[in-house]
Amino acid sequence: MPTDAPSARDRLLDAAVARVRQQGFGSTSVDTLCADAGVTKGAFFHHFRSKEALGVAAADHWSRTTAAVFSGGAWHADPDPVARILGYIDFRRDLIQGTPADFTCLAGTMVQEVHATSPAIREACRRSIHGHAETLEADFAAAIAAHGVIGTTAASLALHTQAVLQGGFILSKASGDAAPAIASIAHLRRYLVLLFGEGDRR
Amino acid sequence: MPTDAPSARDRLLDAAVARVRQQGFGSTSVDTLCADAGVTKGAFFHHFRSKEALGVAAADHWSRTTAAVFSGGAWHADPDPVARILGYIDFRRDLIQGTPADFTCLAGTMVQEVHATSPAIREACRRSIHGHAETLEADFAAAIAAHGVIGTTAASLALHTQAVLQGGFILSKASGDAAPAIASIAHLRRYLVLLFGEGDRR
DNA sequence: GACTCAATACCAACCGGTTGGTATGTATCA
DNA sequence: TGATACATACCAACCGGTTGGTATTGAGTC
Repeated sequence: MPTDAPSARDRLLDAAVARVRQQGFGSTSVDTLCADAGVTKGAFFHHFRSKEALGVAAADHWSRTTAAVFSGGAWHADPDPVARILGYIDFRRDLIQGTPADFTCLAGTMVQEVHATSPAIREACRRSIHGHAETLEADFAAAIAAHGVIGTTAASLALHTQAVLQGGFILSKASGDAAPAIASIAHLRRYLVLLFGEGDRR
Repeated sequence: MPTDAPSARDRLLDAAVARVRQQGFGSTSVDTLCADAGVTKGAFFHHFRSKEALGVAAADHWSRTTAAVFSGGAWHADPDPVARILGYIDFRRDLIQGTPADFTCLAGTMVQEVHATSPAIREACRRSIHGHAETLEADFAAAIAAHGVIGTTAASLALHTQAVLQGGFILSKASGDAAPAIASIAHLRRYLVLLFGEGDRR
């Protein structure tokens, strides 16, 4: 049996992801995290030098878990790069279910609070978001080349995709409803269809 | 001389806007706000029943000050609705200068943290964002009618505009640079040009 | 296979400082 | 005189972090 019960460190990381997504980093106390994970404060500071170090580790943990969610997607096999991009978009749309705390992004939430006060966490969040965006770049580059799109780059489009998702999450948090995020993804989809349809149409 | 020195209440509100934009709501203490505004804690709790009430008042204050920034814009006079929309977009782009704490949105920042824990602040932030979006609806409705756009609504486009802005702010906070927000606004602009150019092209 | 040793993982109790909030007093002004 | 606008002093709970200690593990040695 290789799969033991999760370690205290992993339980703390999972608790941090859940709590920060719900209440933010500043309003989440070390004591709360310890209670959630069923460990004492001594154990917390054994695994993490400080609350800030936990924040960095949580962002890295988030990067790994989200990468696992997207790496196996069926859309990757499509020979058409635009279809691959749209497949990714539709997958992201289908992921939006339940309450905002269930589908929003840890890195986007955390970086809002700490961007000016914790360079280490800010950088970990930047890595998480940019690292994910980079997995889309090859498909965007192929689509740009195939349809002769000018005036932008694959990197810029990949980042814009993340911006629309993050912005949709904020609107969903503001209304307490999944609908605004889904609606913004639909607009993003329409943009990409228009953009990559442009070359075909003339 | 009608313009007296700002009242303690207004100084607290201004301090709250500045601090929350920089560090978030949870990490901003009442003591810090009092020190910034040059008042004592007694004064704070004279004007606001609780920290949460200050959050609500700060969001409302933000709604009023931002409304004043946009209401006098020159683009409102353009007879073409698409030009009015693009004028607004370009104005938003030009507003993005300095550090992220200088150009990002109070409501978007605050609602990320409190959406699940403070219904009153969440609703005040929703009002701020939706209220601003509603000022764009008439122009979007006119543009949709003029160009025969189907498959969306003026309200949905106005909200998507805010989503792109909010998402761009997150990317800018993550990288500590204004560029990503500006780049996402450029993509939004291109989307709207494609969308409202569609009808003309056929 | 028993014995040592050092590292790892964890715990309960505690620390000084900060938190949001209150109770009470006072000066100003209609 | 009563309401408004503050200031001073204070509180219990909680904050991130430290302390000194123990239980468990695995590699090295004979």
